[in-house]
Amino acid sequence: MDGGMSDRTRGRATAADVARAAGVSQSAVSRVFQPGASASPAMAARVREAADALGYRPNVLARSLITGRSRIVGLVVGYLDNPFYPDAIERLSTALQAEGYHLLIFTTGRSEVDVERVAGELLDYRVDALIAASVTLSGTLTERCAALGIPVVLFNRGTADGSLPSVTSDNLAGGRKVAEFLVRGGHRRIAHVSGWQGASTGAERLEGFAAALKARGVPLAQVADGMYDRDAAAEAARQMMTSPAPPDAIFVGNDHMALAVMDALRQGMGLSVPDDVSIVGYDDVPMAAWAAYDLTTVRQPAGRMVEAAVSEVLRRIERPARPARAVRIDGPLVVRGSARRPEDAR
Amino acid sequence: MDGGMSDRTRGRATAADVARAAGVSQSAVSRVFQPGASASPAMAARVREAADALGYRPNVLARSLITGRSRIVGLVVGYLDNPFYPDAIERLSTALQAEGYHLLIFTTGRSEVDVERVAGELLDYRVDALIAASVTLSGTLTERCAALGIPVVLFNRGTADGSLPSVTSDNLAGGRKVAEFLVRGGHRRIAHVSGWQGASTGAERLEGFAAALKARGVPLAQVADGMYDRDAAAEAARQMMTSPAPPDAIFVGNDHMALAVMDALRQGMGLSVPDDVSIVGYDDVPMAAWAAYDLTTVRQPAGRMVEAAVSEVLRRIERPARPARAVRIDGPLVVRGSARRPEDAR
DNA sequence: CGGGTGTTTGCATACGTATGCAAGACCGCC
DNA sequence: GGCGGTCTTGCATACGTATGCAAACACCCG
Repeated sequence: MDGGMSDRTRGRATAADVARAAGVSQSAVSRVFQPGASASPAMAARVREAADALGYRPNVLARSLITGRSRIVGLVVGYLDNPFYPDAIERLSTALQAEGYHLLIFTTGRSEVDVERVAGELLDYRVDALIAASVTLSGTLTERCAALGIPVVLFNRGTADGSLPSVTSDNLAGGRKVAEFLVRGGHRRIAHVSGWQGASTGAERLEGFAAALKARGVPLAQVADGMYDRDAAAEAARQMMTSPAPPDAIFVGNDHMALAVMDALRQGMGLSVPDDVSIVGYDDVPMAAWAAYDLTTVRQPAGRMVEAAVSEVLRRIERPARPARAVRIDGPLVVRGSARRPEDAR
Repeated sequence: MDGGMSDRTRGRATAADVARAAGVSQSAVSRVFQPGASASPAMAARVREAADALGYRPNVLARSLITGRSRIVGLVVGYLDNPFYPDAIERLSTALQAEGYHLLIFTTGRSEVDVERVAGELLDYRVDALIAASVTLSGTLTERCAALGIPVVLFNRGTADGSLPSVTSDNLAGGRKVAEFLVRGGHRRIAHVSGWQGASTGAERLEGFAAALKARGVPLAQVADGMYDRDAAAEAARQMMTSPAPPDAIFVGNDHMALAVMDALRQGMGLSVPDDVSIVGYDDVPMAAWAAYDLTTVRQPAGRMVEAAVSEVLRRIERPARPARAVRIDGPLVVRGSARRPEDAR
């Protein structure tokens, strides 16, 4: 019942315990586990031996108290229904682990109250940095953290004024690629079910798409905001296809919505994709490659985006004052079967 | 450039700062922010005012040093390709946040080295508890943590010996439900592409399924281990359908694989579901309801599973010695269009 | 052998909070 | 007014680590 140790500390050896066992001072133990510090090989060996015997590992929390760094990165995330995120989060976590950091998750709804609460909690844990991967996240939170000196990196989301560092795919170029592909494929009544226009991704994809169509002299026949929501996107597509002049191609603002659109058109309206209408998405989530959909889409290279985000995070932890920059990573158009292809693309 | 404050502590008021501003002692400040402690209304008011003015919030890390509790729950997770997990993680995080805890993510591959590393990191952060949601996670890690007094709760995964608390759906009952449904639907050549047999979920679903078939006097025609992998499952189903006596129904060990099987059979082999073969899955992930699949499946009630897991975690943080118990949550068979229905089920 | 240089090590203190203890304040009651 | 009791509050210390400083030490060269 009562072994002399508190319930909470049971089994955890401290640096002092190791020091006693090895016959050195606590500082010596600390220095052995501190990469940059000076310690003679002889002492280091004795300390390590004692540490192994006792199962000692430095307490990260105590360390963070003195160093001022928690080695924790906050990940603020909204709804995970878009399958692009699970993959990205897994990669982010793995990449950060390799650098000795870990992700602490903060989920937030759409309300301002939530944002305030999350902001407070982030500060409570003294996160070293913050990755915002939620499109629904209000700018208030990121601004507050930035003001308090916590480095913020936006993932798959940009700012209008470029005041915060961000990592996105090149949404403008992506939109252009889709436009050019559809025009070259002979489509002339082209519509767009856009991503949420309150998010930079949605706005930029539309902007690039519309600009390239204009340059080619093809009108953008119809546009509707799909709000990154499956139901909203499906409904928008249905309305487009029942309009007097239905489109022969629809560019949908992300794959998550595009799959819903395909379902609605094929199962709900009996239309054929791509014979009746071509569909193109954005993201290249795993499901886009599945046989049931075989969706033509613009790839967001999750691996390279994560790489860029992690390196930006680490850099800003080192020197928080460095100027913000927006990293845009180019991704290819992945041609599959959901859209009619240009002649020259075989 | 040099405001007199260190880079790391900039902007963060401490309890001592608040105490000075309010003209009280640091202990008083601490007590005001400690629920159980005694403080006069008058002092509490003065302290809160000063705290608000300075933007003070208690440092969770420093607090954890003295209380021995970090209010961090480790989440060990393998591959997130199964879409059941993102939803569950989001719910877990939200539910824990409501209780003042947060999830720290640890990703692990399949190697033993990884497991050792992760075990160490978990201890480094002094997590209050550990939720293991990865099927691929070796038992070594959970045992080590349990031995060190860190409460472990298995999520969607059980132990053979019941030594650790776990929350799963009732996989035995689920398997039985599928068997009865298929038999009542008139199927007679019934096959199973199972979940990974190294995992309790995979083994139990098979066990319940096989037992119920036997009780009904229907043989289990073919079984293959799908390893919870899309490609392996698709290949197994293809082989079954090209065998001399192809099945008229396949129960697939989870939805993730079932969708792959449907793709392989329909797109790859030109078969019709459910006319040529009925398909039933397990989990009821969001995609199962999508029109392109319309998959009949057993629902794992993520909401109630998360609820149970969180309450079990909290309970075991309070009293780590309480006996382990396996919570099994029953979920309904969700009848959709991917399997022929019994007459009496309209 | 002395002095200078560079390394190793211990001592002391700091990080920000919680809490046992005892002193003080306050109250009610005989 | 005195006494016992409850509340409130400050003092001191503890949690586990990192690090500046100075003492101790080793080593090299003249």
